[in-house]
Amino acid sequence: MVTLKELAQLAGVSTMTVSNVLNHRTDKVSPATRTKIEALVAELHYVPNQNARSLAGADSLLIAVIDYTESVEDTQLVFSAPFMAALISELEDAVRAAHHFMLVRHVNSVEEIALLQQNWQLAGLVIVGMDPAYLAKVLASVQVPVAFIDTPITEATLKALAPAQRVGVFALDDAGGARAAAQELLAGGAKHLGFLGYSFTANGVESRRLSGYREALQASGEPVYVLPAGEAAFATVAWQAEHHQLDAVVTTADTLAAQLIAYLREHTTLQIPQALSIVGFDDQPFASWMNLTTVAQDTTARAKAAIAFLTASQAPIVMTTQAVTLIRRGTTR
Amino acid sequence: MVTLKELAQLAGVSTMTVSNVLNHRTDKVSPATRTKIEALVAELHYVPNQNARSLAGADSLLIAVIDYTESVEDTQLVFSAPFMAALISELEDAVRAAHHFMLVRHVNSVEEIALLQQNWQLAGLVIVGMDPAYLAKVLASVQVPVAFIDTPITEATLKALAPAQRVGVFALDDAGGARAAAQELLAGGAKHLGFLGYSFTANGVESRRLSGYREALQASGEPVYVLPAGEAAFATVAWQAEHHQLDAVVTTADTLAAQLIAYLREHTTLQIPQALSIVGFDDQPFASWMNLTTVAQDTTARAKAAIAFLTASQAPIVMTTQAVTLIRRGTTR
DNA sequence: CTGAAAGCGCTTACAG
DNA sequence: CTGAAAGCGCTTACAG
Repeated sequence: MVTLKELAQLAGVSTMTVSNVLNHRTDKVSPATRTKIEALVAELHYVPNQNARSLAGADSLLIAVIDYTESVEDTQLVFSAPFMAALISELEDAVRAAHHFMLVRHVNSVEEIALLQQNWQLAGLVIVGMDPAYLAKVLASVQVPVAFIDTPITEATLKALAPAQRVGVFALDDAGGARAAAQELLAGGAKHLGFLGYSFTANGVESRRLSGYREALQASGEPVYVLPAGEAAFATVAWQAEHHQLDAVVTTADTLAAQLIAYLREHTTLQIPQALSIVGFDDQPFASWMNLTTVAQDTTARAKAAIAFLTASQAPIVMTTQAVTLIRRGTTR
Repeated sequence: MVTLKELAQLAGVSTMTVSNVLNHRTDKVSPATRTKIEALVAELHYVPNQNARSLAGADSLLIAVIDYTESVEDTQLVFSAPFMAALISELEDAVRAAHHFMLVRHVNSVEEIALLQQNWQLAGLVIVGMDPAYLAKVLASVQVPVAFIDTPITEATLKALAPAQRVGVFALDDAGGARAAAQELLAGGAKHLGFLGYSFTANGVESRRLSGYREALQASGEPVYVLPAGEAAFATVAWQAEHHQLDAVVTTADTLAAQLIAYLREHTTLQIPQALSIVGFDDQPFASWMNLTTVAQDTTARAKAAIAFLTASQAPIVMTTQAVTLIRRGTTR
């Protein structure tokens, strides 16, 4: 393993000149010495030691992607949830394109985030799905730029909590997506709508989708049903659909819609969409395989925006709310 | 950010004593100074700088998980493929449990692997889905322990190529899985079987599954059909099924089976499993939602074994072939 | 059981 | 355009 020092000796220059070449500070090195060193780098397959770089105070190239879930049941396998998996993949792509490296970590306390940051002198953090309740604590304990994905935060809150910090909020038009889903169902003739989510924490992503759903129903004067998903939720849906009290359901995730479909297939003879229309959220690959009507989001764009904020942007604060698209398939009338 | 040096000054001891306490070298420190330092660590929230640790020569705590795919079409989003996503999630769990950290990287050349290793002085590598053709080159350019997942390698090959290297091979009983799938179809009365895979590289995972499929068919005297998946494969399957030349298909992945089902639903009136039985591979969550008969594997166990090899084991070589289980659902007779 | 010293491989003001 | 020197925060033989 050849070092920068050896490179300098072989080239007959100081280590700092080599460092300048490696870091593309072309204004500080003559073209001649530069080409000489570059040839040497290629010939000897010099690879910089990132640990030494970080320690010496250079900009870190490490970005940590953090999935923050506190509930015990969610502790395992957070990265295999289809949305999270798609996001990780897109983030990795963007991080690599930006010549950075990506650490992936599941975390269930703010302390662990602070620890990770200090352990590795991170260049930045991407925090996914964190409950906004932890925001103040996170901002207080983190000194590097943070990109939040799926944590709804207002600019006012941000400025009040941490006016000097670099924070990016990459949100989705959650309300708009659920609103479009409900409107589509109403337009298809649905009379009794229900809404299904995993858990509705204050101001969380699912609550925002619920509010969009409610907006659509109030506008049309329809009754509002909310069936929080859980042990008995699928059975409730089935019973109500069988008794003509429910003929359409908006869900907060394709996974939830898919599980409902599987439940109905196994336990009832209800036909989809004739007896019950179902809309998912996310447009995962399996949604198309299952012919599921759903709300699509552009994960690629969000991942790119988050990484660009951390690696290329100078803006102190970036607030983004991405649009969504309804995809009509076979589970709606 | 408090440093080890400051800790030493406050405790009135040398930095080396603090280092010994932090690294649990209890035999080298008196209980009294140890408790004093530990109290200080807790009080001041000392967090070690991993970059400095690695640079100074301590065991690195960084493990890189690498997805190696060369084909251009696979370049993007490799980590969102359901199997890969599940694996990443399980690996992260195991890495965290072992008090290590995980770097995730998509790579399409051996050079990039070597680079990554030198960049970060890795503790070890997990390489997923690499074509065995690159084995020699990888072993020659990597100096740390490597765990291969889904790269079939024999112990003889390993000893011939790199007798002194620590290498773990965590394979699956691919042939057995496809054999069980084919036998299940034959037992269900299928007369004309087909086999569907993405691409059959020499000695790759899919080729191994194909060989197991062939074993089952030869044993029963049935004809062997192989339909390499691609643009026209689904149409071929449909046409043959409609003309009673095919009544059952074994696939190399749930994703492939799901896409076939979607194709048939859209373009034909063929009933599954009456007109055509289909078996997947992997038992992803959506397989159960789609009621897909499939071959299940224990990803948790494989991930744990791979990380244990890299972080806890002393064995120079570990060879594992994990058993699989057929899961009967609604897409087979 | 404890310490002084050297060193890991880089970068960064500071001079010239 | 170039260099000598100090330092980042740790660990590791080597002494005692």
